[in-house]
Amino acid sequence: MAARSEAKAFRIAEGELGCCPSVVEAPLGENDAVELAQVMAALADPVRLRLLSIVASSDEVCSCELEAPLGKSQPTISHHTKVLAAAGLISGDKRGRWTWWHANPARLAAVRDALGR
Amino acid sequence: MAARSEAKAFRIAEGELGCCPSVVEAPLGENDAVELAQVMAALADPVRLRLLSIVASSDEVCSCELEAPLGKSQPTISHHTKVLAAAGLISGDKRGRWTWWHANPARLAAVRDALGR
DNA sequence: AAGACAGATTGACAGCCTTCGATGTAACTG
DNA sequence: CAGTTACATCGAAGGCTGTCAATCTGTCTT
Repeated sequence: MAARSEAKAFRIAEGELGCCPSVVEAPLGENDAVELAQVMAALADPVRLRLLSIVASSDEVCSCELEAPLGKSQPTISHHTKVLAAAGLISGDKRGRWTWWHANPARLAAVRDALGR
Repeated sequence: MAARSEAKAFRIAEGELGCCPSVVEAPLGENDAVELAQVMAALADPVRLRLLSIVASSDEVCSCELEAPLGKSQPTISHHTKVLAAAGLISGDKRGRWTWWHANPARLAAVRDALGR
């Protein structure tokens, strides 16, 4: 099940959102819609949006620096970073005891492009 | 409850997503995050994404023209149009027996801007 | 090696969301 | 007026999601 979960995460993160006409140009195919919806779902939570904005605003943020500003428990933060990473929006760099997170601007740009021009 | 639902829908649709720094510029405030997440949630479903793309691709679409291409029942289509309308992404024009839907490009642009430049 | 520490995982619970059948409500048609 | 049509609403079922306490894994320090 861990394998399937990771495989799914891989697929989401590797999907090329920019490969297709944007939402406003032509009716979306079913597969493209599912893929885009998965990334949108990652962005459809207030805690994750704030987490992403914190990470995107600085170069690198470690998980321990997220707990306080977001007001959530450590397992919850871990869960959300995992979801955002699975969507390809952030990436984690494990150095020693800490995991350093940084944003993936290209991915966010791909979402924007998929949404309209 | 209908009143509250409509009040909420109004608030979502009227929220000015473009009023604040984008996600990548500065940490998002809690209220802004909740508001943006609500719009994202409307976009986080494959059926709604396809529905939006169909509506956005043509000038006007009536509800009865959505059932077939989306492969969903009439109550389901009605539910999804309601969600997208509450998020301000589409608007419905009731003429006679038909409801004609059209996209709201400005709202989609606001989402794009909130997501990054 | 022992203890402390960062963070991932598990399990459980509550709430929400998608979906559809059944029903309600207008509006047009004959 | 009776019937039909387009759409909204209700209620229920099933699945998914966010949250945290408890636990496990790996790393650093002493």
